[in-house]
Amino acid sequence: MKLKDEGKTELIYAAACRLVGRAGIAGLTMATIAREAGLATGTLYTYFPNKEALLRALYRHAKLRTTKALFRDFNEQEPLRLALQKIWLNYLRTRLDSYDESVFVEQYYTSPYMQADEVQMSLDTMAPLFRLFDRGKKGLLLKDLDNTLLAIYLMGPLRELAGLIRLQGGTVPSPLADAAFSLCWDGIRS
Amino acid sequence: MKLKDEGKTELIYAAACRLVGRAGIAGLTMATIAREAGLATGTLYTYFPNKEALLRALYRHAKLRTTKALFRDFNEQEPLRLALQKIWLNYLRTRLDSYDESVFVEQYYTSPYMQADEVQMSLDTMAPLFRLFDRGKKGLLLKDLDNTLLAIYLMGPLRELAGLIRLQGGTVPSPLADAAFSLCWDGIRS
Amino acid sequence: MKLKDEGKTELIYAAACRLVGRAGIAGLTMATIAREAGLATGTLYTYFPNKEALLRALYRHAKLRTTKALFRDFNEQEPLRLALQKIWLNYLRTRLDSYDESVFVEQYYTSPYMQADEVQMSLDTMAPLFRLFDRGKKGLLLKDLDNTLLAIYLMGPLRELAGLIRLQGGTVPSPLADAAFSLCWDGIRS
Amino acid sequence: MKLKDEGKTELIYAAACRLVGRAGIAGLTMATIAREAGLATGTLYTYFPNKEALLRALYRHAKLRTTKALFRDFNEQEPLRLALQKIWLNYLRTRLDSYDESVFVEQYYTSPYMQADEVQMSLDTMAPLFRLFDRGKKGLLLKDLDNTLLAIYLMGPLRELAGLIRLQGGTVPSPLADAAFSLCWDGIRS
DNA sequence: GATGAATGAGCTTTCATTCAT
DNA sequence: GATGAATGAAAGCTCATTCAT
Repeated sequence: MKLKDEGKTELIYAAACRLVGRAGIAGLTMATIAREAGLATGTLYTYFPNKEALLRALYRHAKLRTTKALFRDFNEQEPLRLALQKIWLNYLRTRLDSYDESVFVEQYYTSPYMQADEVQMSLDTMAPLFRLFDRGKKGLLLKDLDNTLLAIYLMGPLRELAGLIRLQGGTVPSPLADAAFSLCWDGIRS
Repeated sequence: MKLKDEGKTELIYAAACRLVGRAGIAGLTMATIAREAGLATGTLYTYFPNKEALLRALYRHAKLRTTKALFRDFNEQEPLRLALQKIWLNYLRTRLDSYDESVFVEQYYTSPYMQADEVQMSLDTMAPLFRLFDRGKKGLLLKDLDNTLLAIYLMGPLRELAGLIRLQGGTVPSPLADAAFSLCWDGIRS
Repeated sequence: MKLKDEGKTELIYAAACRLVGRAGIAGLTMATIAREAGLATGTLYTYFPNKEALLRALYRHAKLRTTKALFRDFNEQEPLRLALQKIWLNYLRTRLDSYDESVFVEQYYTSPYMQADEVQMSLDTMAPLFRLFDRGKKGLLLKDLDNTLLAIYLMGPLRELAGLIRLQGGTVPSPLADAAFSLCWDGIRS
Repeated sequence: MKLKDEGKTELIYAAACRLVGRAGIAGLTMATIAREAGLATGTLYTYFPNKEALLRALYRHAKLRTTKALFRDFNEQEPLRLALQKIWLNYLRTRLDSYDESVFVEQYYTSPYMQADEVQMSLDTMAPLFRLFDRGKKGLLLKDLDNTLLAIYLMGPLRELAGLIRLQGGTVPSPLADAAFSLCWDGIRS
C-alpha cells in the first residue's frame, strides 16, 4: 500500500517557494505548484485541503526553519558582540541560502493570507535576541533603547544587504559582510 | 488612453493603493479597484489599456512622488549630518503619510509585473544621496564604504521603523525617530 | 448601457428545467445550463451567486408557478365534486404542460439541496384544498378522514397518471382522465 | 468482478442506500460509499467495475428484494379484496422497513443512469398483480379499466402515505393504513 | 484481496476584457 | 465618455478510476 509520504510535503513546499522567488505570491497557482513539484494537481489536495491551507502551512514551516537557523550554534553566555554577530550572520546566511523561502515569508506577511495569530508567532521567535539586548543594556554595552528599535537596526538592513551580496555573486563571510556588521554594531553600541 | 479627466486617474491610483495597503497586490482585481474608485469596471479601460499598464503607471507615479518627497527642502550644500537627516526624515515621513503608496511600491517590486527598466529607474533616483556620501567620505566624515552599503544601512531599517511608529500611533518628528537617526549616524560616521 | 434583463432569469430557469427533464438533477452542470440558455458560463453568475442559489431560486419559482396553476379558475363556492375535479385537472394539466418543471420540483425535493424552510413553504400552498375537504366532511359528502390522507389519495396517483398519459401521447381532458378522476372521487366520497 | 466475499457486496449496497436516503443520488460519491461501508475506495472496484455498474447492480438488487417482498405470503386463489390488500400492505411495509432502498429505487428511476431494459424489468414484476386485476374485472368486482390505471390508483398514493406514517412515527398495520386501503378499494371496485 | 495515495478530466467559480446601450 | 452586463479563458477544487504496496 502507498502511504502518505512526508517527503512529498517538503517537495511541495520547495516547489511553491521556488515559484514565489521567481514571480511572487501573486502569480502562484495550484497547477503551477503541482507541475513544479512533479505531481498532479489533485495530489496537492491529499496533502492540503485548499490553497490557503497550503500557503499557511508553508509559512509556518518556513518561519520555523528560518528561526531555527537564526539561533544555530548560539550560546547565550558568549561575549555580546560575538553573540550578536553570530545571529546577524546566521540571518544573512539564511537569506542567501534559502533565498526563495525568505522571499515567500516576506510576501506572505503582506498578503491577504496573513492572519493575526501568525503575527504573534512571528514576534515570539525573537525572544532570545531580546534577552541578549537586555543583558547588553544592563552592562552599559548597548544604547538604552527599545528592544524592537535595536532589533530593527540590527536586522532591518539585512534584506537589502543580502540582495546586494546576491547580485554581486558574493558569499558569507565576506569583507562586505564584516564591514556591514561593523556599521550595525557601531550604531547600537553605547 | 484618452486622458479626458486627469482627476479620475488620480482617483484610480488612490483606490488601487488603498486596496493594496489593505490586502496586498495578490488580491487586487479590476472590479475591486473600480468599485473603490466609485467607477464602473469599463471606465478603467478608458484610462488604461489593461491591468498591467495600470499597475505600471501607478508604480511610476508613486515612485516619482516618493522620490520627489525624499529630496524635499534638500540643499546639497548643507552640513552632511543635517542633509542626511533631512533625507532620512523625509523618507520616514513619506512612508507614514503615504503608507499605502509605499506598500504598493514595495510589493510591486517583487511582483511578476516588475520589469528590468523599472529597476534602473529606481536606482537613478538615488543619485543626489550618493553624491552626498562621496562628499562625506572625501571629508573623512563617513566610513570609506560602498555607497550602496551606506544607503542600505541608512534606509534599510526605515521600513520596519515606520511600521513600529505606525503601530504605536506615533508621528514624525518624535523622540523615537531622533534616537533612530542617531543609531544610523553612529553606524556610518567614521 | 446594457441593463440586467429579467427575461434572462426566465431563460435560465427554462434551460435548467429542460435539462433536468432530460437527465435528472444529478447530471446538471453550470456549463450545460449556460449552453442550453445560449449564454456564456460566466453570465449565470451575474444572475445567481452560485449553483446552489440558482437551483434554490428555480425551486421557489417553479413551486410558485405550479401552485398558482393548481388553483386557476378555482371558486371555493362551487359544488364540491366540481371544485375538486378542477383542482385535480389543473394539477394533471400542469404536470403535462410543464413536465420538466414538475420533474425538477420533485427531484429537488429529495436532493441534497433541499432545505427545511422550503418544506414548510410547500405545505402552505395546499391551504385552499384543505378548506374544501373540511367543507366536504362537514356536509357528509366526504369520508371523515385526515386531510393529508385525502390529499394524498387525490393527488398521489397523478404523478404516475401523467406519466402514463404522456407515454400514450394523450392530452387532457381525455376519457382516461375522466375515468381516473372517478376512481378518486369514489375513493374519498362517503 | 471476483465475488470473493458476498457479504461485502451487501455491505456496499446498504451503505449506498443509506447515503441516498440522507442526501439523494446526486451527492453520492465512490469515496463516500466506501467510507460508509468501512472499506477503502479501491476495494469497491474489486466488486464492481465502475460506479455505473455499482448503481445498476444495486437497482436490480433492490428492485428484486422489493418485488419479492411485494408478493410475500401471496396466494393467487384468495378472495380479491384480501389478495389486493395483502399486496398493498406489503408494499407499504417495504417502503417503511426499507425506506432507504425505496428512495434509491425511485431516484434511480429518474436519474441519467436509468436504462430502457430496466424499465421493462420493472413492468414485468407486476405480472401477478395484473392477473389479479383481470380476474376481478372478469368477475365484475372491479371497474373495467386499464390495468395500469388500476395499478396507479392502488399503488400511487403509497409513496406519500408511507412518508406520512413515517413522519408520525407510526407502524403498519395501523388504523391510518386500514382507512387508506379502504379509499383505494372504494376507488377501484365496481 | 485490500488499501489509500496518485492521477487528470471535468466541474464550479473568478476575473480581465469587450461591447451594446 | 460612462456604464455594467456579457464573455470565455483560466483558476481552484472534486471525484471516478488506477496502481504501487
